[in-house]
Amino acid sequence: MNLLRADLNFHPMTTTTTITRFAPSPTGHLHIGGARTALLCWAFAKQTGIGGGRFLLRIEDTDQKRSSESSTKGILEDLAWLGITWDDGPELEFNGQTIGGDTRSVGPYYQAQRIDLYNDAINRLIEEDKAYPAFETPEELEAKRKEAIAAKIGYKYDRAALQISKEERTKRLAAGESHVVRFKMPDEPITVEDQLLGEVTIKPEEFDDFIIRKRDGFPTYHLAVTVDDALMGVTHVLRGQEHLINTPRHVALQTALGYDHPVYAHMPLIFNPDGSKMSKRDKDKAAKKACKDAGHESSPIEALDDATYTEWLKNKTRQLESDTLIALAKHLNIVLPEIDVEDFRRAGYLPEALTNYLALLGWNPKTKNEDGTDLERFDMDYLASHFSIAGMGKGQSKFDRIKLLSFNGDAIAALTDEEFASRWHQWATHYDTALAERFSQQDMVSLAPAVKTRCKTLADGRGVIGFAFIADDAIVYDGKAVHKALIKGERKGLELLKAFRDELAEFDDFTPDAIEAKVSAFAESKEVGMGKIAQPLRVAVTGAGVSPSLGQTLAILGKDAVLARIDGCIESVHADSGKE
RNA sequence: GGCCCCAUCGUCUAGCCUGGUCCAGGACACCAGGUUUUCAUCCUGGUAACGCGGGUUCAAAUCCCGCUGGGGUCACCA
Repeated sequence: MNLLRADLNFHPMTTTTTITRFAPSPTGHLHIGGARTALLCWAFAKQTGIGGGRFLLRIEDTDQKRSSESSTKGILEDLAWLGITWDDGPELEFNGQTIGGDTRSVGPYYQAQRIDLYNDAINRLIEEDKAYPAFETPEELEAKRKEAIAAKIGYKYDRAALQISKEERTKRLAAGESHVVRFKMPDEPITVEDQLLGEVTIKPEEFDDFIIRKRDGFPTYHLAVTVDDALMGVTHVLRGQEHLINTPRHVALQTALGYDHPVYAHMPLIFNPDGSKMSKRDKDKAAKKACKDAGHESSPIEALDDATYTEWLKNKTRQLESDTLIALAKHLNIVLPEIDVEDFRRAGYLPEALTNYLALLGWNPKTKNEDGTDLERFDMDYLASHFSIAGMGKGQSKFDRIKLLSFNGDAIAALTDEEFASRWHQWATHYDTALAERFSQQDMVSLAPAVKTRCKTLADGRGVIGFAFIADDAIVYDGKAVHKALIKGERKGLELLKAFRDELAEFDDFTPDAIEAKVSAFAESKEVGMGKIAQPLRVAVTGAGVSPSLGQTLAILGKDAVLARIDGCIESVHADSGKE
């Protein structure tokens, strides 16, 4: 009964299901901005009443030169990884689950496979005198455009093709002369009723007769998107504000073709903290700067030859391949700015933290927590049931990685040890094979308590337990820490360490709790504070005064390594004293 | 440059529609203190904003206008 009432409240007038769509062009990785658009489209569809609407995924591959199958695959996987699943669209097997499909029979979902549908629409427009062929070459148009710019007037297509007589046009078409098809843009203002920005009216002089079919026979974006949205039953279009100026074109096309108009909402864009666009070039720039700062005259990695390297360093616009940049970053031990979803995956972000942050960047639930603070942390279910356009901001925003890092650190800390180990190991299998080989998933369960609160990303995890990767005889001792813990105060620390080493040799229960208890008992027996023995031990086995809790640190290393390291440390202190 | 969109702490934002409860609330960051064998976590406290100028009004962060600033767009890319 309640369900029925709620449903009626949400849909007082209509029985139509809300259908939103995300329509990327497969010309590269999934950009973080695209992921945000997809997320909000998904959320909008899901929150619409009981049972939710549908979220559709369509691949806009009408640019034959730039589209690739591998890009499509990457985009699909990145979306699935984020938990943004589509109801209609290309099928994808992900973690044993099938996403997508064509249950409504409105596919195919690749525009390159829908050329006939576009041509039907284009031919109809031509027959109805709403579109016409034009024969100018791109070069001719470019020349006219330059003239217009030189004269400081806005360029508009001059409709020269409309001056051609019907006979001549028929003749040239019959002769197979290559041409484009242009849409006769109506000579009246067009108002877009944007759900976020309100009414936006654009005057007719801002538009010209834009091309709807290219010379290569493929439709342009404007035509394809209009036809597909109508045929696929899309009811709501949420997209970036860069499309606002395109919308009147689409509205005009919809009218000309007799389609319904979807509801529009254009959302603000996101930028880097310095206000620049988040572009993949940022990664190249960061790597270039790091190489220069490090003073590398020649290529520091094998995968890159010296000639290319020096040319790249000199040439500001020259960019390296993604894989090469990653290798460089690894070698230089720097983190490249994350731009694509794939970058965030590699950097060890959790999808739930990323989607939470992304949703909050531009949308606000406007809800208080019980303690009076604003609700900021929520999951995909919450988003799906509470998202609304009314909660969206109109202003552009800057992507703050520090805040994202905080979200991610909290998300990691909230994981159970088992869940953390599973995620961490899976991540390591992809992005840090040495780590995955050194520690099994089971090992990682016991590592979890030490690592979870000390890392903001899964990639950070390695740093926390870095001491375990060093050979027992290759530890670099931090002079200051050694002095403070072992030598200062008449070598009391060193003596305690020696005494404890002997006790430890007889001790076999190398679990964190047992070790803690052992150290504590030892401190008591010697009538000193915990720190008096803990710090010398810590320095001896890790080389530094900072590490996870002592029990965890020793347990990770194991008895043999701990004894070997203590011996090594004592020896090195003696050797140093000899020099003095 | 034309056209279009936008404007609250360093950053993301709440408040703005329906003026007074706002000497503007929260989060992240930052600073100080506490807990802890170190670090991290955690806890407590603090610094910090209505871009500017005009109106309207008893009263403006909230309404109107102008300016400034930021952004988008002007392809046979999408």
